[in-house]
Amino acid sequence: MKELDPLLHSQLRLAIVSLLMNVVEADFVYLKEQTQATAGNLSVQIDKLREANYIAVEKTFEGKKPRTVCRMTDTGRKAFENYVQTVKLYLHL
Amino acid sequence: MKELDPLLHSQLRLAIVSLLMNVVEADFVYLKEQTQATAGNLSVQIDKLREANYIAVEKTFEGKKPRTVCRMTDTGRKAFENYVQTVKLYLHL
DNA sequence: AAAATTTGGTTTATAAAATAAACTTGTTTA
DNA sequence: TAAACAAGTTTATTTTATAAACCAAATTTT
Repeated sequence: MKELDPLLHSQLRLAIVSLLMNVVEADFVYLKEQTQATAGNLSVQIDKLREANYIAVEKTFEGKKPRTVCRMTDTGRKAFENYVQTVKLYLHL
Repeated sequence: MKELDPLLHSQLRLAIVSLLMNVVEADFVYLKEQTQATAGNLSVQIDKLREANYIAVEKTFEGKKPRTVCRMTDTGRKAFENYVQTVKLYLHL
């Protein structure tokens, strides 16, 4: 049985990537609202995805407020597609 | 975002259930071969699924050898179907 | 205007999970 | 009859996920 990419096979990281696959980019606050994760957990999981180069993270300022913007990389997109194909085998789809 | 049943959202437990959904029953040795898991890990994960009543486990003897046979319960089947529906949302399927 | 609160995070500590190593019990086999 | 094997289980270790505590800057309250 093909293994499920452990980086994506995690509740929260999969949610993050699932959301990012829908849009060009999304910021920390949006991801936090959508996933209902705590800020700490979200911060950690974003960082893991960034370390693996699955997502790109840009820290900017919106006026005076910091803004952390995330978007999928090509590597991340491929990894997600691969994950989808693999999990479909597990689910008999 | 709907949460992914943590009991099923685990590489090995999902593999076990995925295999069991294909067949009437399967024994420990077969599951071990198919999943390539270590016996210890498999034993632990089978037990978690049994505790949740997702699978039924029967320990018999085949001649002189012990044989541990697993099969899905109705509860387990429903949980799996529910998991499939949820994960499809994450995967945009 | 000082104090308290909020915003947008990060870092560190704790809890839970997955995995593997070691062990058990009975069975062949050399 | 001692060594190796089969089928597991139990326990220990590592990894992962999660939450709690913290921080800096801006905003609001008194």
